[in-house]
Order: sequence, then C-alpha cells, then structure tokens
Amino acid sequence: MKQLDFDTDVCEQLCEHDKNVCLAKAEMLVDEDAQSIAETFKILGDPTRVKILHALSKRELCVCDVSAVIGMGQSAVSHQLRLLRGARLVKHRKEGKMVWYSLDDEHISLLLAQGIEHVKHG
Amino acid sequence: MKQLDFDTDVCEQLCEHDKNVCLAKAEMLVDEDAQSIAETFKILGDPTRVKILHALSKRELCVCDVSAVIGMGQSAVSHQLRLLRGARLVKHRKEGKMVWYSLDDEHISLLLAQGIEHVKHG
DNA sequence: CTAATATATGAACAAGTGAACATATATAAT
DNA sequence: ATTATATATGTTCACTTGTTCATATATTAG
Repeated sequence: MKQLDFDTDVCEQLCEHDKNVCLAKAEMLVDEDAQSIAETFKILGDPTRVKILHALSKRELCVCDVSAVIGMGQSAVSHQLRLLRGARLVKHRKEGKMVWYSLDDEHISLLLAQGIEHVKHG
Repeated sequence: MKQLDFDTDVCEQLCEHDKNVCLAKAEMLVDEDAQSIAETFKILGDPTRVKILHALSKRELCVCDVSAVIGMGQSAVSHQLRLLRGARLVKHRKEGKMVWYSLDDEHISLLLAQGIEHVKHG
C-alpha cells in the first residue's frame, strides 16, 4: 500500500480511487463533531445505562426507585444518572429531597428504540 | 434509604413508591438484551468509527480508501471495520484483493443521523 | 515459482471506564 | 439543633479499549 499524505487536502496519489477518497474527504465529519457524536453513543453503550433509560422511557422515576428497579446501589445509579444528564439524555426535577428523572425528550426514546430494533434483528 | 431485597420479584418495601418500582421491574429489559443493545451503541461510541460510518453512509469504500479518508493507519482501520462488522453495522464485499465496505442497511444511517441530530441539538 | 499489493490478525501498552466504598450535601422531621 | 432520609461526589481498583508494530493471509502480476 502506498504511503499516504494526510496533511494535504489535495487529492494526489491516494491509493487507486482518487475520486472516492477526494469526495469522502471533503464530506468528512470534523474531529470535533465526530467526538461529540461518539460521546453520546458511548453513554448509550453501557448495559446499566440502557436499563435505566429503558425504565425511564416508561415512567418518571426517582433515584431510589431506579436503584431498586435495576438492582444496583444508589451511588452507582447516581453516577450513571450524572453521565446521562451530562449527555442530555435525561432531565431531572427536584421535589423535596427527592429527584425525579425522565428522558430528556422523545428523541431519546426513538434512539433507544432503534438500537433495540437493530439488535432484535433489523 | 432502606436496604432493598433485589433477589425477589415480589414488591415489598421498595423505597416509597412500590407501584412504580413494581411496574418498572416487570417491564425491565433482561440483562441479555440490555447487554446486546449496549454492545451496539458501544461500537457507535468511538470517534474513529463514527467517522468511518459517516464516510460509508455516503459511498462504498475499500479499506485503503477509508484509511486515506480518515487519516489513520490501515491496521487500525481494519481492526475497527472488524468491530463494525461484528455489530452488523457494516457489510463487506470482496473484489480481487480488495474489500469494499458499506453500511449494513439504511437503518444504520438513520441511527447515525439521529445521533448527529441529538448533538447538533435536538 | 517470486514479488508486490490489500487486508487481516496477534501482542502489547497507555488511556479510559464502571462499580464499590466512604463521605458530603441537602432537605425534612422531631 | 439533632436525626433521618435522598441524592451527589471523590477515590480507588480491576477491567476494557484503541492504537501501534509486527506479521500473517490472500490475491494478482511477472
């Protein structure tokens, strides 16, 4: 395989398929965007968080309840909810000493559903 | 917080909200499914793979071209394509000594698009 | 056959991650 | 104020992950 010059945007001798490579390069995601998108999927890419999101897609739950539902300690759940919040996948609502969590919007429910569909074979 | 009995499906003294917890538990994803779903998202959760998928969503590319497009070594790209293949996110087609990759189906394109939309704020 | 090219794979290592534990904060009840 | 409850956070550690380097396989050309 030829050694490629990644530093130039000009399409010179890129493997065999200059046109393809040139076009693809022009349309490529910038690092920043790829990073952000990956970040979102990464948060979705953990079984505990998938379970939490799935539970929240049905109804609003407080931390304590999530903990009970998925059978995991309060601390672990709180950590995970923080990550989910950071990725704007869930939102929270304070009520006295309790905090109620739910999905940030219906978008998230869709994303999750598509992931599920892909697995149950799509 | 009360100590919970995770070993029983019977709803006894689960925090304050027995009903919610009981329902949520009944509808919860089984570990196996949560694992599979997370696995898929986990594969989507890496900037390099996001870039690869995005490039492939536009046109079929061979390994060499992907390598050139995203500016990363052939070995690294090959490893990533293997993971993507394992998650049925891409498919491949052999032609002589070259292997052409493309998205496994339009579903994947949608999943990716939804992730992008969520980031560009949805 | 041998050489060259395209891709795949194995090993190793740095960097990142999730869970558990201890502890901190915040609110409510007495 | 003191105690109890609900949640959040900091730290630690075993484990995973992505890249690189070296090498293997496969296909084609000569």
